[in-house]
Amino acid sequence: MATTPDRLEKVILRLRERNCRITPQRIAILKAFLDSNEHPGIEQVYRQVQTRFPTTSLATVYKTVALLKEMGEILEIGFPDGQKRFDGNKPFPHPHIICEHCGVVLDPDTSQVDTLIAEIADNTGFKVTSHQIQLIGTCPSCLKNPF
Amino acid sequence: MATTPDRLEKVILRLRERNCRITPQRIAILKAFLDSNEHPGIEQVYRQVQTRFPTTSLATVYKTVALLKEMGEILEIGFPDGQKRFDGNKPFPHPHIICEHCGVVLDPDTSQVDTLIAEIADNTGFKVTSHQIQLIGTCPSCLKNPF
DNA sequence: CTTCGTGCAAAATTTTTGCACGAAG
DNA sequence: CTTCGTGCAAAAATTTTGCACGAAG
Repeated sequence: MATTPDRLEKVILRLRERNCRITPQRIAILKAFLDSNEHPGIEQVYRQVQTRFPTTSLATVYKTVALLKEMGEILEIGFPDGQKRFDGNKPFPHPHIICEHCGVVLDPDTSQVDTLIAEIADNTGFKVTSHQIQLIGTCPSCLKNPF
Repeated sequence: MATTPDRLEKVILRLRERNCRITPQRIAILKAFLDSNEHPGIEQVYRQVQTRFPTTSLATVYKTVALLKEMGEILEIGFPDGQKRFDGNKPFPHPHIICEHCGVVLDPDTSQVDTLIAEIADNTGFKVTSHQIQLIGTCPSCLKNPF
């Protein structure tokens, strides 16, 4: 599992506070996000949810994703190739590094993002509220086993 | 004009080297990219080109954009809200800062991108070949005149 | 019992493709 | 003259919407 069980409970609580109904579909979709470190896309979540609830419709996935995104419980990640994927485990801006060969996505640790933002804010006069940082390259494993 | 006239000539030369035909549509689409600092999207380029060549089709714009992208003469920028836009003036990875109120996009100067990449490469063992960095916030002008 | 969320189908977008004609070289 | 690129229309892919029924509370 990618998250503490806690996280699921907390989101359910927030749904309740909003007077949103707790349906099996919503739970399943939410779990699909929380249990995956693969930064899945809509289609991928849909297929995952369908294994347990075969009648779930794509429309419901879209609607639930919109809801969770609006609540800030999942973060949309625009991949450089145009794919739209989501991060349900760290739903706040953070850098990603993507292997262009095998597709793996990591959330690297770094102390430099704040420095970068501070410098750009300083140079432009912008107040920066959010960001999106994607690095593309080759992962260590693909470096060792070239295709 | 956003670029030196030079740039247009150079791209045309590269098209020729590839044995691609130099058509008025291609020139018009290319100019639309080179003459704009607004990081336009497909639809915006289409509308721009249509003012001079009303019969130009959207399919041609898509095809030409694919060609120029493949040649590395324009760079696709995935905006955080999912928009796909392009930069024809600096077709290499560089950071953008976007005002979420008025939509203005700047290419800020910074010396910190290399530092950030170096640290992440170091921490993950990836070889980094490209990147995409978008900062979102409020521009100085919108800070002064809140909506 | 009273909404709200779902599933379905239709619609609206967005992007891609096939093909015949006209243009570039 | 010989491709190649264009425009058109159709197709495919993606996302949104309207609505009636069933489920949550």
